Amino acid sequence: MSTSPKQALLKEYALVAQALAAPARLMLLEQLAQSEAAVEVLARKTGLTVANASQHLQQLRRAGLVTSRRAGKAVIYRLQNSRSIALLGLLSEMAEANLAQVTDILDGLSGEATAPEPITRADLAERLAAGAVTLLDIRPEDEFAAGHIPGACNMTLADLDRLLPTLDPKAEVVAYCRGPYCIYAHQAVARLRQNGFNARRMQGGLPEWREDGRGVCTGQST
Amino acid sequence: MSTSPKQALLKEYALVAQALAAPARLMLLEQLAQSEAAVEVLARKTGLTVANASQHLQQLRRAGLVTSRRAGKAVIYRLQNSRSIALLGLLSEMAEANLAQVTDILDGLSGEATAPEPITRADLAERLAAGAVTLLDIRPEDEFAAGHIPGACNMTLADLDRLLPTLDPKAEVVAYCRGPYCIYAHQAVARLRQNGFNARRMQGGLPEWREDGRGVCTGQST
DNA sequence: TAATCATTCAAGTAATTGCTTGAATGATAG
DNA sequence: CTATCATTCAAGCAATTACTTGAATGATTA
Repeated sequence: MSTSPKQALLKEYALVAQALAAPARLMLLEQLAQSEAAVEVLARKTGLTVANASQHLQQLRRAGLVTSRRAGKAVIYRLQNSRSIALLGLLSEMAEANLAQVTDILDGLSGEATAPEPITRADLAERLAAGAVTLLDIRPEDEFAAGHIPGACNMTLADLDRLLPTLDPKAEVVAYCRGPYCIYAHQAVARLRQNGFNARRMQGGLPEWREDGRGVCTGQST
Repeated sequence: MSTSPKQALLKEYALVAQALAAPARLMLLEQLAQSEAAVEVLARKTGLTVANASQHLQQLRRAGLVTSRRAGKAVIYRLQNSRSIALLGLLSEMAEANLAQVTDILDGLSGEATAPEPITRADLAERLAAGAVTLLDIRPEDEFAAGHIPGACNMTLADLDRLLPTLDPKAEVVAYCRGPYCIYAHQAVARLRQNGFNARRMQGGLPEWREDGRGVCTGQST
């Protein structure tokens, strides 16, 4: 054999890591974790050109992280398997635990000396069942419609600024968004806390909640 | 700010993935999962030149995956935190689940149509407690000495070929090695099965066993 | 203090990667 | 069949990466 099996294996494993090694592809994966989508949609959401997004998506497919199927004239990409979500999560955990730069950025977002601890999904589920929290889904409408936590209220950051005066200042508020790579919930919590609210972020985002096997509902906000 | 916090974060996460995206660095991490070591040792074990290994190790350090300290004239590198082991494991799981190439290589190693299922570490622990298995540690002597599963017998592939005739052919044999990137246990199991033994691989390797919180002992083989 | 050893640095190269642009392909609708 | 739309392909460029070589640094030992 021309190369040893060990080296061939390592090359394959490196290919998977390689696929995760570009910000553009991480954005695409984050988006795909919300729901499957066509190339053009993914390109628009991530701010990439269509040709560029297509090439990145093909690279993700070569690495086995996503699959695609044709639907009419569109090609729909989706995550190959849900372990990708765990992989993305672990990657961000490592970065947050080990890279000072990352904690700096996250603390900067919170607008406080140290960001408040996020609430675990298990805790949130309990408090939701008890009717004790107001839950905000800080994502675009279409992602909310594709799946959200039951009882969540869809609100973009712009909406939040508008609606802040109408919120009950005594309510306990929890916000979530796309997942560990998304900063919407961080930003929402920062605004809320600056306005005196008791607000926290949920750990992870909708994909992680779904992965836990917890209920998800679809459809527009009322 | 010149770049948005979101982009800055993604760049950091990509940096971690980037660190995993080269076969040479995966080898170094695999080695470091066995035990901390000096640059020269790591270079020798992985077949890299010292200068090259040093550069790869620095890249791993920049990504927060390893740390280093000076000990006399040597610099000792070690894994920054044990989550790296989970990350490496997840990477190989993804590759094995999604890349046909990988399953081909692994099946090729087994010498059978499909590789036999590995035994879980929990199952192994039970059978060990019952004294029902012969456990082989297929790694170099120094790695065995740095830590091994209690009751394991250290044996390189060369040793195995030599000692095959002396093994009890009715014994149930389990082999393990460095972890998911290491093929020694695969190869050992293939030889054993070709010789009529009832042999299986342990899932993962010593680092995973240690991560489970199971006992490990150090010292030379007797 | 000088010699030695392990590691790191610096410069050069060959190869790879990410992105852009414009053309080609594949599927549908008129 | 032709026009249209979404996606992919191909070529080209700038930037980055992996590896090599040889010199520089830092810590020990004679």
